Amino acid sequence: MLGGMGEVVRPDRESQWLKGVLDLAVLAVLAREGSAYGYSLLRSLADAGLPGLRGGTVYPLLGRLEDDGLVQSEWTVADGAPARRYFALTPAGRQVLAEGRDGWSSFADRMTRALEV
Amino acid sequence: MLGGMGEVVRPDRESQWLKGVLDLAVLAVLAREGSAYGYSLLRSLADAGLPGLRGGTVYPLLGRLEDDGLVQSEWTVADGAPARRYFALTPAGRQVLAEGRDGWSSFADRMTRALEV
DNA sequence: GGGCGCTAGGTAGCGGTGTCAACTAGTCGG
DNA sequence: CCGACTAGTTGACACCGCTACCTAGCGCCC
Repeated sequence: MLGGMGEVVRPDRESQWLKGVLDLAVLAVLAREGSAYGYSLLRSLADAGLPGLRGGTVYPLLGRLEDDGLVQSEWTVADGAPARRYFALTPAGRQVLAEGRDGWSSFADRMTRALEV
Repeated sequence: MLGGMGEVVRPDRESQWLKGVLDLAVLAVLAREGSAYGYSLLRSLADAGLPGLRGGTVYPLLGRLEDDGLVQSEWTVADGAPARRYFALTPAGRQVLAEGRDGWSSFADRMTRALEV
């Protein structure tokens, strides 16, 4: 029964690093592409350097962004294709993206310096 | 009760950003200073660009680092001063710091690019 | 027809960790 | 004696990425 011991899981660092930045990355993709739907965001984010994301991560996130008024969504139905929900930035979303980008580069710089020996 | 509404809290982004990097920052301080105790780390981290941290954040973290074998601790008692627990890096801690630093700068660069419009 | 795989969206529960708040206890100055 | 500072500790809480699972429509190939 594998004593279990003090075993602790500690997920990948990068999963932790994504917290609080992934939403900005999604806003940035929407800023570049104008609009996108959940499944296409998975590909765009992978292209942007964030591979391996799954629906279970992105769909709840899009819901939160909509709750916060940072994106708007619209269902589209077309023949020969599954229904898609397209998302687009709101003005508030654009502002949060701009502020978040500044905050991130500031934090990333401070952190990189803090890690130097 | 308490109307509650749809109110959602969304803490400061920087709190989220700290998750997953703060442990590396602590290891970096220990690498620079040789050894330190919890309360002094609060000052060192503030000097290093991470102000506003509290005991409730740092002490549990130090416990986890010790559980993971990345630091060692030793209690010291001296006349005229409260008991202090000094922490120092282990070889494993030094290695985790080195790997984490590389991983961080890679991630930070990728993320900064992903946020560009 | 029947099975497979892709697209597209969604939910439930888990786990790690920073935050806040509160607590103990020792030292020193007035 | 009383406050302020140092030093460490604990518990409840919120957030959010992760895994795992589910539905449904479409095209393809045997």
